[in-house]
Order: sequence, then structure tokens, then C-alpha cells
Amino acid sequence: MKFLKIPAATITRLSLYTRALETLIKEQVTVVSSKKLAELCGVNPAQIRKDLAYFGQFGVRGVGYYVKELLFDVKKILGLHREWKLAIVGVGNLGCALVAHENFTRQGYRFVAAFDADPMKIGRKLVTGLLINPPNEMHAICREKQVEMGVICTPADFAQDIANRLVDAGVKAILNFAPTQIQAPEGVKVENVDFSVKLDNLAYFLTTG
Amino acid sequence: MKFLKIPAATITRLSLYTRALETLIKEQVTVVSSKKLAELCGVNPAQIRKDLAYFGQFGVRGVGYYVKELLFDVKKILGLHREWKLAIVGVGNLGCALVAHENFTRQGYRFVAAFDADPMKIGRKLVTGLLINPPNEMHAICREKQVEMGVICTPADFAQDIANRLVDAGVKAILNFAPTQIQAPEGVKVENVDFSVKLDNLAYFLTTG
DNA sequence: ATCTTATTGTGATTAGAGGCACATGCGTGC
DNA sequence: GCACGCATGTGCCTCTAATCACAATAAGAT
Repeated sequence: MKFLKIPAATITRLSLYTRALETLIKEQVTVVSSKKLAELCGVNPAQIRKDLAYFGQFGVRGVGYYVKELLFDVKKILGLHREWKLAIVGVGNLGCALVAHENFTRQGYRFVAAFDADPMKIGRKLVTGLLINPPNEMHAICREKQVEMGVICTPADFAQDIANRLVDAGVKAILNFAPTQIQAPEGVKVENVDFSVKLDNLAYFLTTG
Repeated sequence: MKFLKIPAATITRLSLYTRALETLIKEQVTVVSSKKLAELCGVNPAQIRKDLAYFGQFGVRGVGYYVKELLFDVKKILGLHREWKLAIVGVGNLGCALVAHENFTRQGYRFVAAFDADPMKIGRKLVTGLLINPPNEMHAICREKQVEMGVICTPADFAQDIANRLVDAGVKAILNFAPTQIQAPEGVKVENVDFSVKLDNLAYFLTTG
């Protein structure tokens, strides 16, 4: 495989594969075929092989993939072999829940800073012991703590302003939970976790049958 | 336009359009072109026109779209002209946060039932006043309250079991926050809100540049 | 009434992702 | 040491979705 542009969907699936592989390890399975893995992930076997082919050869013909090895390799591809430092902005109900959630703690995602505009919250600490800071200190604190990703959990109206501040503080990756489309400059990646859109999809499905 | 199969991506964008249109209404804008709307949503203008074309003709040539009218029409297409009854399963930090979150309250999504397996929680009430019930009453309560959508906020290990119970109770649409792939029978739609996958996407982006 | 300008609706075109099918090659059994 | 079976890796094809480009058409100006 040469230097093709890798589809975003491939990266998303790789993430799914890591989860399935982790489950297999728990079940003490040592070898898995693309067929079996495909079943677990709900995709086509050829799809898996092709996804992996973008990055090299990981299987053994006639055998399959060694689970532990493959997990290690895929994690390395995704950049999950190291720890990532995150900041949370907006520690309302949702923000607090996220900081403690298994999805973050499971892998090497670690919150090293928290921000909120509410004067009642500033100076207090989260259950994890993390101090809540005012937004105007974002620049200084993010640089000091070397924050790499920002998680936005504010109401929609403030999301763009917060994103601008994060970008200004050198953050290159943003996970946005606010129900709004955020504009970011080239070189900064924004991923939206938009469950209102997903809900609307369900509503449409139920409406049309 | 005839009876073509409508792409899932189109439905997702329609949801985005409604949000942008709501913003425009707040700003007292009465007419909008596909070009302007496209900018707000970060998509191609022709894409918008084509998305809408699946469902009819909504614009005026030489003028654009009447914001209020279009919003009404798109909402109707998505099924947002009515209220939807939801049940939440798993009222930990995340579950509680969701019940109160603007994404649900904004539109006509209303929680009418809550479930949790924790004996300490059963019988207590959420801040919204909603009573927490044990999972084994799911069938009876969902039918009684005519629950149409289920929201799963349990740890990954329990998600499939809960999904089965929801399906058994006649629920045809599931929003899954647990980091796992849920199997559901034909006729039941599952949407995953998977922020660990999104995080992995960001990690990959930062790793490769 | 006619011309100009603006923007839609849509057929044609392009791009891209997913799936098929087979050649390749590894491991095992005889 | 050889043949057979099995699962990968990959070229090719198909199908779908996104974009382009233009004809259709509405409003306003002249």
C-alpha cells in the first residue's frame, strides 16, 4: 500500500476494532480471523483487511491475526500508546459526568484542567480533585499544563467563544458536546458529539417506518 | 423527485439545518439562500438544495427560502412536530445529566420513565421528579407510558441486555451511550453516541499531523 | 411589457468508499 | 518433503454520495 489518503471512516472503525480486541483478550482468545472480528464489529471482513492494509501487514495467511499483537499495533496507529492531556470547559451536570466516565478513564485520556464561567464554581474542586478555573486563565493554564485536547460542555451560545480561546491557547483538537457547528482554523480538528442529531435521526426513522 | 432511498447523511444534515434555521429566526432573518445556509452549516450549497429536493420544493427561485416556513417543513419531515416519549436506563452521572440537558429539552423529547439496577437508587426520584424503577418492570412501565425511544447509559457490559429488554417492551428506537456495538432485530434502529471513538479520532489526528 | 438579476431545482459528472473474488502464502498432516 | 486447506492481502468492479453547471423561473427595475 502506498501513501493513499486514509478515509475518516477507516479511523473510526479502527477504534471499534480496538474495543472488540480488548473484549477478546478478556476472553483469552489469542487468534482471530477477519471474519470473526467482522461479526463482532458488524462490518464486512474485507473491510477490516483493507482498513489494516493502509498501515501495513498484520495478519498471517491461513491463520488470522494475533489478538494481542494486533491490538498493540492498532492502538499505536491511533496514537493510544501514550497519554493525552485534556481540559474540560463547562462543568455542569454533563461536564462533571464526562470527567468521571469510563470512556475517558479507560484509555489514556486524562483531564488536567477544568474551566467554568460560573463565579459560584470557580475556585471549587471537582470530585476528582481538579480545580475549576475562570475562562480568562485558559491561555496560561493550558500552556502550563500542556493541554492537547479541549472538551466543550457549555451551552451552545458560548461554544464558539470557548473554541476560539482554546485554539488561542494552542489546543489543536476539540471535542464539542454543545449542539452547534464550531468554526476552527486549518490545523485544528473539531469532533462533534451531537446527540440531538442522533435523536432526530431516530425520530425520522419512527416517523417514516 | 421520485421515491428514491434517502441517504442517512441527508437526514443528519436536515437536523443541522433546523438548528441553523432556529438561530436565524432568533436573529430575525426572514429569508435565506442555500449559499448562506450552507456557510452556517459548513456544507455545499448544492448539497442543501439536493437534500431538500428529496422531499419537495421549498424555495423560491431568485429569492431563497423563507426561514420560518422552511424550519416548519424540515421539522415536519424529521418528525419533530410532535412530542416523543423516552425512557432513560442507567441514571448515573451521565444519565442524570442527559435528562436535564438542553439537547433533549430543546425539542419535544420528554422522559417519561427511568430505570436503574442499583437498589440504592430504585424508589428515589430524579431532580425532574421522575421515579427510578427496577429493570424488571421495564416491560410493564414502557407499555403503560407508551415509551417510544430508549436511552441507554449503563456500563458497556449491561447495554446489550438492556437493549433486549427495551425491544421486548416494544421500543423501536434506541440511543446508546455505552461504548459497545448493540445488536438489534430488524425494525429497531440503534444510534450510538460514542465519544470514545471521537476521542480516538482526535488522537489519530494529533499523532499524524 | 420586457429586460436584468438572483437563486432555485436538477441532469450530468466526478469522486470515493465498500464489497467481491482470487491469487498469495503460511501451517499442518501425511 | 509435498500437498492441501485456510485466511490474508489486494486489484477490480459496483454503487452511492457529493459536486458541478446550467436551465428554469421569480422579483424588481426600466
